[in-house]
Amino acid sequence: MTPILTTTTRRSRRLSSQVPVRYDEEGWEATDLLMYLTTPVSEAPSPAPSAFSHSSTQSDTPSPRRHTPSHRRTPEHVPRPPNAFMLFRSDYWRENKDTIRERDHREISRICGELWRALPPAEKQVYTDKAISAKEEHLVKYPDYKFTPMSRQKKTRRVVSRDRDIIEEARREKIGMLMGKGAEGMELGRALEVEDTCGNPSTPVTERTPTTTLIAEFPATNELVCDGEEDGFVPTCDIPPLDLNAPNPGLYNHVPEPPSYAHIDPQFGFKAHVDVDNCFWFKPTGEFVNPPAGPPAFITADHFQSFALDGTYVPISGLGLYETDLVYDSYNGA
DNA sequence: ATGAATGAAAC
DNA sequence: GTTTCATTCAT
Repeated sequence: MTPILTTTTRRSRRLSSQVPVRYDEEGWEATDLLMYLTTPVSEAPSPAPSAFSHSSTQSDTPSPRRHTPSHRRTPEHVPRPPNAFMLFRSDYWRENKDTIRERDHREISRICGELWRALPPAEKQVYTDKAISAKEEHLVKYPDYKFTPMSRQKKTRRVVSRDRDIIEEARREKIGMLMGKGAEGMELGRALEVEDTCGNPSTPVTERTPTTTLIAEFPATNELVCDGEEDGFVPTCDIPPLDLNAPNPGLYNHVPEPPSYAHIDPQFGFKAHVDVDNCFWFKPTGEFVNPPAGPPAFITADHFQSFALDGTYVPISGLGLYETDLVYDSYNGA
């Protein structure tokens, strides 16, 4: 495969044996650093750590989320709760980054691995407990969360793959949320009926030229694939009806009357039937925008693209909510 | 197998 | 501009 040749030309510097410290319970950075002065050096078998008093936390906690991997950069992506080691590693970095010379995080990871294995059980337990707490809080905060890893293939599949994956992931998350809410309505059920998409064996997805129109591509992957072996992927035909009367989760809980339905067109992509009288969209700034007056009409992929370029959101029932993801973040930017 | 964090280095 | 790396652990 890829002749990766050891990229290991870079190398380590040295270990600074040190120890742990802390982390914000949610797994987010806590800004507290005490010390642990790490002598940048060597082989000191750092004995016992322990000093992490709790302070973590709230120093104002600015925005917690940072450095989101691009392939998971979706508006409502929920990260996994950190495990004990991750908490340990984060603390280690937090406490030592200013004093150690090592900058290569692969090496940092190696060091942490060693330290971790050498860590006294009692200290380990501290992190284990923190991880448990983080997990519990995570559960409270995201009751419907389900870890749904993406296959590597999907992540690296060429062509607009990345974007599609983001979209797909967002979709899965969204659906997961909706399902968790016990969807009921039927509008979306109808909306999502994909006629033959699920019976349609192979759709030449890759045939499409990477026009970069994400939106146009979106349905091709999400709706037409329908392959059962996709971990976490919920075939469209299996998606239960959406409760349109229930408050929409996340950003759109204030969407009034969910408009009409969405329709997946194998050839042209996403089409949504929008009742302009009951629909509106708003910009990231929060500014509301009234839709152009007129009778209910189809909004096609092209339109969505326009919206996207315009940086506007288009709430349209269940799929519309999902569709908004397309407009979000990196999409409208570049 | 993936992704939780991290950011330099490699594509 | 995006992915890989290196680690442990939970899913």
